[in-house]
Amino acid sequence: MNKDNNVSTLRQAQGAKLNNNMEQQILQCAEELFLEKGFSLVSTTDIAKKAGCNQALVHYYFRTKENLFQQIFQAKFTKFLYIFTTFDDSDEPFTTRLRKKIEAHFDLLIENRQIPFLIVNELILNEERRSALVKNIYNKNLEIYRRFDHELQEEIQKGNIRPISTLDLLINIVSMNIIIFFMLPLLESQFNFDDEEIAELLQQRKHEVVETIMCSLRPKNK
Amino acid sequence: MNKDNNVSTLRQAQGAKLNNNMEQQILQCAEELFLEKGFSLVSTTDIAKKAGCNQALVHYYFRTKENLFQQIFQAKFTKFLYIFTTFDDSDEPFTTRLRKKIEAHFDLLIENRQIPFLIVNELILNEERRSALVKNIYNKNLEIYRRFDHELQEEIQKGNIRPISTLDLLINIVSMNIIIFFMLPLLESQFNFDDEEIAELLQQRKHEVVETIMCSLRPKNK
DNA sequence: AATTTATTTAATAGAGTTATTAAATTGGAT
DNA sequence: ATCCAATTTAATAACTCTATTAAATAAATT
Repeated sequence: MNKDNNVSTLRQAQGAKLNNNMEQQILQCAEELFLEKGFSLVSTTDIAKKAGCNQALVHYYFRTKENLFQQIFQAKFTKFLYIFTTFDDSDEPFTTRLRKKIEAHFDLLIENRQIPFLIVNELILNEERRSALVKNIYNKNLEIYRRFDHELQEEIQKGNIRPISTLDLLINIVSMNIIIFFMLPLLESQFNFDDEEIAELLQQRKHEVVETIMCSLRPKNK
Repeated sequence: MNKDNNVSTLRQAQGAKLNNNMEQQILQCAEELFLEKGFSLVSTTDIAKKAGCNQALVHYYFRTKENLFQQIFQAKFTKFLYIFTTFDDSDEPFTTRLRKKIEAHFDLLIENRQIPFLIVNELILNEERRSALVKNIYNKNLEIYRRFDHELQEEIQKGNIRPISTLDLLINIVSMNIIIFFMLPLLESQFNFDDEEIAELLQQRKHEVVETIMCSLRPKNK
């Protein structure tokens, strides 16, 4: 299996894509693998194999595996947070905008289903990565958090919404949005749901999360 | 560091516990490490070092690392599911019992904070482990699920509870209960919360989850 | 065409991994 | 005291992994 007669043909066959930029190819393959298995279960050999190049080339472009991973992780994490670091200041009512925010976050997860795994695996399990990112994010988005906080507490004062801390509400949204993506592998492999069924199920789930959150925010006095 | 003069003294010092059952010692150390880092980031050498014995001894007792892990995982997972596989048929009203169920599940997580990580890491990422367990559990607990389902839908019919699918409700509960445990490492290391603060925060969070679920179940017609 | 630069590979050092084996040690039972 | 079985260790085979290096090939520039 080592001494294949024509290696470059093999490479082209796998690399495919008419994309002769091997650096991009490696980055993309690495992304897929890291998202699927996490940092430590993917070797640079795996990445090279998938990209259709020699293992040394991965190190040539990115020097270390850690380097390569960082690039990918940073990008994904920024994406994940984007929705929480934006503020819709249109003049629609608060609850409408909140509903949209929840849906937008869920839609983002639909498009990037492996993000929750990546975050749990690498951000939460890895102290070093954590430290680096959290400070960064904390400072950048404090302002937006405060605006949201302010608005929410105002609505509560007006009696439009049941009293709840801003943090608890955000945690509730994230948790309920995220959880179904942890369950997807289970549903796919164990109950043999196909892509269409999954898509349908995700839409239902999105609706249910919005419903649950909205219902949970109704003020208590009937 | 290899040629320590008196190895057995060293071993006793570390093994401590007056527990001369090294097999138990290994199991316990392995559990702590696996829960903390997951299967692939723990080597049998790590386990041996922590238990204070030779690496070969780990294999002597458990033959393979996989074996050792399985034992631990099975036990933890059963524990995690226990609360979802029991049915309280006291004559208290449904909502009271539901509230208790949520709290009991949360309390179990408090006592086993690393379980959510273990499950995400090993059950969801590992196809083989998944298959083995899911069938087992599915068959065993179908009956209990049905009883819960029946009761819930009855309450909905009576108009005591907003319409919701049983599965969605269970997913909501699990997700909101679990999420804070994913966030704990962040809170501990990044915001320097101490044990007492964490304990307090967990109690608050438990209360908030119950509140959110209960509020979300109120029927819509005021 | 010749020369430089960028890309890619083969080979390998060096560290770490699991698992096995044979030998050493320990603590009873005889 | 001796023997025996259980426990524990040292040594090591047989991997896999990351990273580096020197050499080969392809592409671009002069």
